[in-house]
Amino acid sequence: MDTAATILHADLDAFYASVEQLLDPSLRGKPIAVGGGVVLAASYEAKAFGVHGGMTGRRARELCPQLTFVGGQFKHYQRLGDAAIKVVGDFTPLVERISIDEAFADVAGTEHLFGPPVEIARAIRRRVRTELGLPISLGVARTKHLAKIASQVAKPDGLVFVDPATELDFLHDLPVELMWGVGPITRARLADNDIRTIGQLAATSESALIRLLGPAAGDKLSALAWNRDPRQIKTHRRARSAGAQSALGRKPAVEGVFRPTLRHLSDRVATRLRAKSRSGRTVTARVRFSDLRSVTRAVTLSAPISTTTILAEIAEDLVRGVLADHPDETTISLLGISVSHLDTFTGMQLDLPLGLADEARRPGTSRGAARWVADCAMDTIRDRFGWEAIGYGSVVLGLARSVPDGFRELAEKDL
DNA sequence: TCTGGGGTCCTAGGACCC
DNA sequence: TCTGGGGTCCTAGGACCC
Repeated sequence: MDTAATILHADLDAFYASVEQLLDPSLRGKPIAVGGGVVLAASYEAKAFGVHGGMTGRRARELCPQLTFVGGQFKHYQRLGDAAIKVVGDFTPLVERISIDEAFADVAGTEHLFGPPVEIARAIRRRVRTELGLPISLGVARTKHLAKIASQVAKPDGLVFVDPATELDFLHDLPVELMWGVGPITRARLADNDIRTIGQLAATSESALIRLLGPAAGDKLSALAWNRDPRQIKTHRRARSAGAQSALGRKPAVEGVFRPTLRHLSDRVATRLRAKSRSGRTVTARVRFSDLRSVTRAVTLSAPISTTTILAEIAEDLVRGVLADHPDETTISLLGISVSHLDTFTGMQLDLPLGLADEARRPGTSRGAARWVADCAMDTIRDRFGWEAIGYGSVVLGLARSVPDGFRELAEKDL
């Protein structure tokens, strides 16, 4: 077994909020929230009042009346997130980026160049602070799981090194919810059985955990509590699905609402797929009703697709099916489309048979190949003149979007 | 009474095949 | 003819993560 602590976990602190405070010095030291209807990120000053991400703006204002909401300069988020990850990459090629503001790295093998892992972590923190002006926390440990927990413990703006000789001492007094994979439901289920710390989890038999949480989760948590974390750094992982969704507020469940919305969502998803020469066989549509219950319908095709109009028509059929099964639901609050079973394709040859098969299956749709060519032409025009330069009829008029496209792009994973 | 958006993985049941 | 086991694929729903 590898006994050296060479794994780093780097996590920018309250990232969006920190960027806003960096760009506008008058916001520094103040409780601020990025977002509007929903808090996307809160500064540490706001967190002190109990404000956190995912909370409604209204609830946040109740907790902290002097809270300042800021709009979100998402282009700067992307730029500064990339720059921070690049600093990590200056110390090792083995970087696994988790999100815009978070990455793992393995510095085994680069120590002779840059010194021991803790020195590298200090250097990363110093450079991100001086070159970018942002606070970042680092965890250094022998495994990814330990490094991730260490960076959480280090926050805000800190560094924690977990000595391989005392890992279990470090781990076992911590609450279970610091573990990767323990959310509110699992935490509550464990608490019902008087399991609140990772040590108590480790003292619970694996078979008991499996009974409590199922084979996969029980097995995984047992392994993590006993500090057996097999995960390796993965520098590049291909996406397994691509999707888009849109909250609608409270809209009537009628064609006039869901058709243009699904066109827009299909446009976003299919354009992304084509840009990376990918396509998928399974289409899933999600409908959320006004009471926030949500229902999904999926269909798996015999050939993968990436054509905007075909995706839109399939999604429309699925949504019609959902609404037909729920005749009492008259309003919807969200629509979503996801494409999975992703494949890599090299041109339109693979898409063509589907167009034909689809025509056979669905009278009234036609010209699968022509649609594909039209999509490609549109992609080219958008590359040159911008997304808004062209679009499908009802889509190009634009919909009221609760979240700007810039924000959406930040969350998109590389396909 | 204005609850976001983009993902991953797991489970359970049914269909189908050997 | 009946029974059983194992494997794979698909769908729907959940839990979790950032």
